Amino acid sequence: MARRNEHTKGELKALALDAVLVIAERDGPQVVSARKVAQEIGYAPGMLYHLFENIDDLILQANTRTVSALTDDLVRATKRQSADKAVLTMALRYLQLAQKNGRRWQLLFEHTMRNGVAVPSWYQAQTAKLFGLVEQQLVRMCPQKKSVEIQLAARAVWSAVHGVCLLSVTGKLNVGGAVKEARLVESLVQNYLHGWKSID
Amino acid sequence: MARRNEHTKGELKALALDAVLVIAERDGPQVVSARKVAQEIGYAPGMLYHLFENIDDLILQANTRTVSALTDDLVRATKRQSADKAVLTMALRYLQLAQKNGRRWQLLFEHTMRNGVAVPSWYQAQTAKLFGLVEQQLVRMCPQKKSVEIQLAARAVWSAVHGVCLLSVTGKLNVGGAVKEARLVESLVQNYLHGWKSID
DNA sequence: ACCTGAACACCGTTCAAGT
DNA sequence: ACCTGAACACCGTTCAAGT
Repeated sequence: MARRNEHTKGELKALALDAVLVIAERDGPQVVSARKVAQEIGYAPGMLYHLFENIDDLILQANTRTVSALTDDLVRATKRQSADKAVLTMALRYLQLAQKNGRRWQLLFEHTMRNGVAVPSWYQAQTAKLFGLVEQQLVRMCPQKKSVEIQLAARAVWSAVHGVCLLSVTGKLNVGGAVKEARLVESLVQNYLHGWKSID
Repeated sequence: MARRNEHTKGELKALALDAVLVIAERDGPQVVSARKVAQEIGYAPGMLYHLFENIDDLILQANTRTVSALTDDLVRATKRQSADKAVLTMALRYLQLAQKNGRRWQLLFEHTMRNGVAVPSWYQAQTAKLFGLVEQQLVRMCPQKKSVEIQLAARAVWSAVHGVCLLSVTGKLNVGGAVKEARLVESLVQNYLHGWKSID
């Protein structure tokens, strides 16, 4: 068997990553597995282990696409906005994208490393970019604040928004009719920033 | 074979739930499985399906213990505190417990329903109690606010704190040295409430 | 009635062996 | 060099059959 050489290594990687997202969106994130991905692209399961370290690596690389698309979207959406408006826009768009492409974000939110291995640094770096976007706006908003305070506030506000998005997408936020997720995000961002700006 | 009758159904359930938490803490949350739990208590795997609907039911019931212990702790810890103080105390103790019993909370945070089934309502009710505790304090703090606003603020502040706890326990919050999780929680609660109280 | 253990349909991962 | 497919060690879940 073998020696098909229909695709380069890079093409195969791209095919596999596409397949991960297709399966997640079509059949649900729980269905994504090495065997299913291999089947989807018409290869043997073992082949994937020449391209990826393991199933976590494969899923993490697929999730990077999702985060990367979010980052690009946020940058585009906040062009020429005031700092205050930009932070709110980012938060709301995060929620919007998460709710719209629910299953793709479920794959991201619900994924956990097997054996409790730590998330690799290249992945952390990707998510750190998101913090960076928020920090940029907070600096514009309060140039006098110390760098440590900017970092803290960016992480606080983003963790908060992340909390709402995660609970929303994974269906754990028992919002009873009247309470809409978007209103939670608005309330969080606006009240937090209002309080934050008013101290020293 | 069978007919051991060493334990009542209730005792067996308790043994199984203990085993879930023991395995999670001793070997890591990823190691918890129906087969491992059965082995831990010296029974055949199939037996568990006479006590629990499926593996999700088993883990969810074990996680209920964790949430329940949290709820009790929060009630105790906030006796005779002012409303402002109480909300902060609850948030910080949530973080504290989550960080202290890391693996037990990982089991809670990292668990997702197989096949994407919805979380059962009895479990939602348990977590709703937590919102309730926050709501109680917010009512004390601002008796003039409408019930909808209380509910919204309670969910906002708790989702935010949850976001920090989750990112902390699952190791996804890349806090670079200077930024401590407790400071994030403090900043979130205090600034949010400060802003929230100042509107209408 | 209570529990077993074998069976079924899945996993992730490895690796000798084919082309 | 590239890829296979069988194998290994796991899963969750079911259910006829033993006591």
